Amino acid sequence: MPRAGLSRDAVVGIALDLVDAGGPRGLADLTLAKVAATAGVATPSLYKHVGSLAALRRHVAVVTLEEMAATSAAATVGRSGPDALRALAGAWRDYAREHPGRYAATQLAPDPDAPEEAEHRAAGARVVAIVGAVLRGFGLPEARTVDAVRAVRAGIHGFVTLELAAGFRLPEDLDRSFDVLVDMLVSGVADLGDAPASTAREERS
Amino acid sequence: MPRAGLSRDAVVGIALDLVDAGGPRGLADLTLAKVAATAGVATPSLYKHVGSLAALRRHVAVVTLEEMAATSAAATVGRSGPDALRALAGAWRDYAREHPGRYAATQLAPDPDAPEEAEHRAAGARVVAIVGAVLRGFGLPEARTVDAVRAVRAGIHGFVTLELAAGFRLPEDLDRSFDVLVDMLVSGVADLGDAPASTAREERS
DNA sequence: GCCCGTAAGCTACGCCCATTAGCCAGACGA
DNA sequence: TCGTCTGGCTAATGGGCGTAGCTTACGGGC
Repeated sequence: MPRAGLSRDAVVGIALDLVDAGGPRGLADLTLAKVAATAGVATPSLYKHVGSLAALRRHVAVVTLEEMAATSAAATVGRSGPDALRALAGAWRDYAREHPGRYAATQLAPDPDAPEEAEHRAAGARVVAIVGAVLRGFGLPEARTVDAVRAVRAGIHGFVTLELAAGFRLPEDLDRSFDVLVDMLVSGVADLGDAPASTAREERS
Repeated sequence: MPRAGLSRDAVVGIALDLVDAGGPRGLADLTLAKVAATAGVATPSLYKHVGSLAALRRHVAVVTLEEMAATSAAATVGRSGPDALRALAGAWRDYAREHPGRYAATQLAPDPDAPEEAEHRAAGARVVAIVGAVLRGFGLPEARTVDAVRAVRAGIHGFVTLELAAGFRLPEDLDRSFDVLVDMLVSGVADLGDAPASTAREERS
């Protein structure tokens, strides 16, 4: 009979903690039963605050995307060009390593059509916009910016994903490998501004 | 009372079909109940052929990794250097687009210690070895090969993952973006062989 | 051609989870 | 003070994995 004083934000907060505690599989292992247990409440009570497990996951995703946007912005403020891109890449990877579960939530793809996922899409777009802003500092032709954003996202995301999944089995220094990748992206993006050919090709003077 | 004539391979085959039919979420949505239904058998009967759902997923992963290794080898035979790397990247992406579910299975990370996953680890290592072989054609110092392999895997995997997850929302030409990324990787790897500095940095003559 | 062991099915069960329906009591505005 | 809204609850359904233990088809040896 006493009230638990829940709210949608409280429920999402508990879910975030569980996702964090669960490592990279935290989001997949997230369960309404666990949320209810840590909230000290029966499972069906959660439906008063959250539409479904899927909806809860989406809310978690929105929060994590907002965090990503915030840390990305913080890392790149006052920087530009290669400096900004390196800082962005580092911030991204740091976030993923500190919060593997949250990072996984970040990758939950919103349905492009579902109206109830508009907030989710917007949060994702905000992160992508930051990448775009950083890359604009390279002075690329507008038509090339999309390609550059995609390459950067793909490179960093791919590395982080493989790192979190323990996909790199050799003990070799991961930090150095990440630097190498980021260097590739930096000079690749820079080249994109210089090479006017229809498809950039490797050119060594 | 009539026998269904199942076998481990038959069960895995059905699972592969279901994974293929389920799109990128096919592996996650794979369920023993569905396998049993399409086999025309009661669910518990599957345990005569497969240890568990997780084990079935691993078997699926092994098959897909073997397919990846085979197509990678086929795509790169008779090529070397940038030519081989481009072919490898293309083959990888094609496989992911033709078989999104199987590609997802490819990314299932084996436990580094569990002895029953040795086959899984070996299959993964075979794919990585092909990447290594391709990159050795660039004449990199041995110490740098690991970094290059990681960068290439990260870049391609990241792109493909984002593409499958519909993570690229703009309608811009994905093929061109992929080419741009591959070009970055090709010239980045080539530069890695030329730059002897402790950490490669972007150099424009 | 019988006989028996193995192995491939089965049913029944236990447990966990999501979700729905419908009840009940506490909090708060009128 | 009364009534309503709301955030809890219990009960129940349906689906999934996995285990136990039974039964029966198949194939090899005599």
